Amino acid sequence: MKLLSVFIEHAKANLDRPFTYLYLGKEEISRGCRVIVPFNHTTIMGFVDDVQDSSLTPEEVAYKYGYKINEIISVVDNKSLLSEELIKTSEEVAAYYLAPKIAVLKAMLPSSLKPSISSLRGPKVAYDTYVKLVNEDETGLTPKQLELVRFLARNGEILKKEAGSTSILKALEEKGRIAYFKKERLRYVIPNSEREEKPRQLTLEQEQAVEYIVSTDKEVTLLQGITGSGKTEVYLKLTEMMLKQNKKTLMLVPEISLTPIMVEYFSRRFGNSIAILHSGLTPAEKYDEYRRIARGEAKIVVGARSAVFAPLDNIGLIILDEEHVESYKQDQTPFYHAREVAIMRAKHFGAKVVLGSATPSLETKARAEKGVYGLAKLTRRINDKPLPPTHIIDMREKRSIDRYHSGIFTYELENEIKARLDKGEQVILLVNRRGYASVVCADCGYIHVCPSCHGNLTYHKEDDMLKCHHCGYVELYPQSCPSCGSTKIQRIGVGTERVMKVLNEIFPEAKLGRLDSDIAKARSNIPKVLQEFREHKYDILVGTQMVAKGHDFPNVTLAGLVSADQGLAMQSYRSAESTFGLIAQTVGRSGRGQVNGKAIIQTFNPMHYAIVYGAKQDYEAFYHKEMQQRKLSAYPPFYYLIAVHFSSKDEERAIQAGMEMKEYLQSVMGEELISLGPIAPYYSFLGGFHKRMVLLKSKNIAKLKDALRDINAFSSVGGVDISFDVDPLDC
DNA sequence: AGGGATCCGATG
DNA sequence: ATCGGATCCCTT
Repeated sequence: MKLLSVFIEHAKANLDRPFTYLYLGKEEISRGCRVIVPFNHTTIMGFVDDVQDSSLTPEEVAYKYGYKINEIISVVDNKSLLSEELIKTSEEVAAYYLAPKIAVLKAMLPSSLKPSISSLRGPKVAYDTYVKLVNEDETGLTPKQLELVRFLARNGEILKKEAGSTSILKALEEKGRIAYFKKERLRYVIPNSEREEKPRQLTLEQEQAVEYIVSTDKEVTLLQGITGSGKTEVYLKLTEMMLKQNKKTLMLVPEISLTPIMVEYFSRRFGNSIAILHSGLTPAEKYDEYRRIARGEAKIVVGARSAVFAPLDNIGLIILDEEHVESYKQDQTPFYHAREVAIMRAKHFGAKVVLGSATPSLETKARAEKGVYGLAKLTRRINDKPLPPTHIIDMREKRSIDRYHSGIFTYELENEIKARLDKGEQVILLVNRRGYASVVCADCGYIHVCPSCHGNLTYHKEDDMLKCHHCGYVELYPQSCPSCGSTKIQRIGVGTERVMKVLNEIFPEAKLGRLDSDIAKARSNIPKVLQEFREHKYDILVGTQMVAKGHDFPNVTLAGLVSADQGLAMQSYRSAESTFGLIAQTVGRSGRGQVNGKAIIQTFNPMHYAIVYGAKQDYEAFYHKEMQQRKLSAYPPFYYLIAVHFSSKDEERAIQAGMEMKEYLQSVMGEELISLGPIAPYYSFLGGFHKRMVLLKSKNIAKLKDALRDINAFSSVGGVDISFDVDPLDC
């Protein structure tokens, strides 16, 4: 007979401890296997943490424990899903991020292997269900249904899972407006690109960077290289050196859409010993890739955030490309950052970590400056092309604004666009917001807000609706103000749709393309639009930040940021940093080909240091200035932050729970703690739950975490869910 | 007293 | 997270 220590599937702090079960069966079982167990009158999944042989009878065990121990119902896996190293990683992540162990395990494993009872439905068949419109009649529909009908009318067939809520689909199907059909799933296959005959010759700087990284005794190195300086070539060289030592490489990119291009670089150099791992794969693909890596068949893994948990053994090198990008941080429990997990795993193997960026996060740069990390720099662009000159245009200067066209553009930007169009060159315009504009009542100033989450609504012209960008609420464009009844509704602010409309008025002959998350809702549109732009089917591409990332369009000679101010207005300690980064990226999109480029930044804050240094591409100056600001305002990297989220159906309780925790922590930490709140976050009411947040700042992070682990000491208010965001980025 | 809604505590 | 028993409240 065996005694099992089991973590059960509910990720709740008060259940985050092993429960003991009996196992009387004969099958193999070990730490890391999943089991089905009875739990409080239900049947759920558990994850075995420990197995102990026992010579006692069940009766003797019950006597010893003082209560009856239940027997498990069945064994799901008879081999551990995770290596000892990954189990250790899960424990370290749970401890660092104050997260339930089971929540970390769920984040680590592909959906078909997750420790939750729903994972047993298993890998899905290789077919996708699509939806198409069969009747465009718009009468008798709810706003949500109408939104989908209009989306289908614009996009044709889309995947059912991209269409959103099943209840809306069901209603439309019953009304005979849509129909389903199945198509075989296209599996992503690594393109069989031609192998490179021999690796490229490294530049002297690249050579020195490689030499430094392999010879330094620092585990982590910041590879700070300006755009176009050839960081990828350094990654490839290091990987090659690892392969020679029979060690494996984990290559992380900030988002899924960047994996194919990185995979191509690696497969051209190293052939087919590459695996891909990210949440965009189908469950079956992900399962296959996961097992393939676990069997040791892949020497290189390329993927997004969750790939940091790839079941690779014998890792010699972990690379995070564009390490400053926020998407490396998971935005829900366990709130992990791939960079910190990478460092934990590297320690287990004695591996190297390389953090690549042109504009490193302040935290990383500060550690490199302090000597905690090593630092290697690439200061020259490969073809020695200068970065494009950048103009900041002061939008406060009324005379320079073209007010006949909604006041979105300055004459200078318009003239620059015209010059490119005349020469047959291309333009990228970045706009920070999708949709058309915000709407305000011209008479009483009423702002249309979302009834379900209290956020502001945005007007979307293409389906003539108001939408909430946060929770997905939609309503028909109002005929009159709900507050005063006025029919005069004013549109203020600038979204991608409005920029399109105004461009069309000014340059009626220009071909325009748009890429934002409305277009990208049908995922296949992303590569389509990018490809069409590359083929010069559009002269101007208007987009949100998603077009600023890493794409290479040689014919683009002008990049414009329509308004640099939106980011600065964000209520976040990182708003200057992200604005600087956005400008740097904008500038980097221009002049990548033969012809030199130019970048234009329109702003109402032309003197702000993030904008001034961003335009000059002076990262070091920005870094020093921003470090002073962070020091003054007690933010990272000078203080550690933990954001504590309270969620309750009862607003009062969420506030009370926050107050109670705050008082308790102040009594424990005294002077060592600064606490803010409980404050109502920007979206304070979501899905029927009221949210409050308390921000904790301290230099004594160990003491603070210890205090927070003792959750019973400060959570007497019932009906409140508490979660911790360690090292938050968005507050 | 009876039925439904809500709260609370325990889960091996 | 989820269940079941205890408690509360309103109607009869």
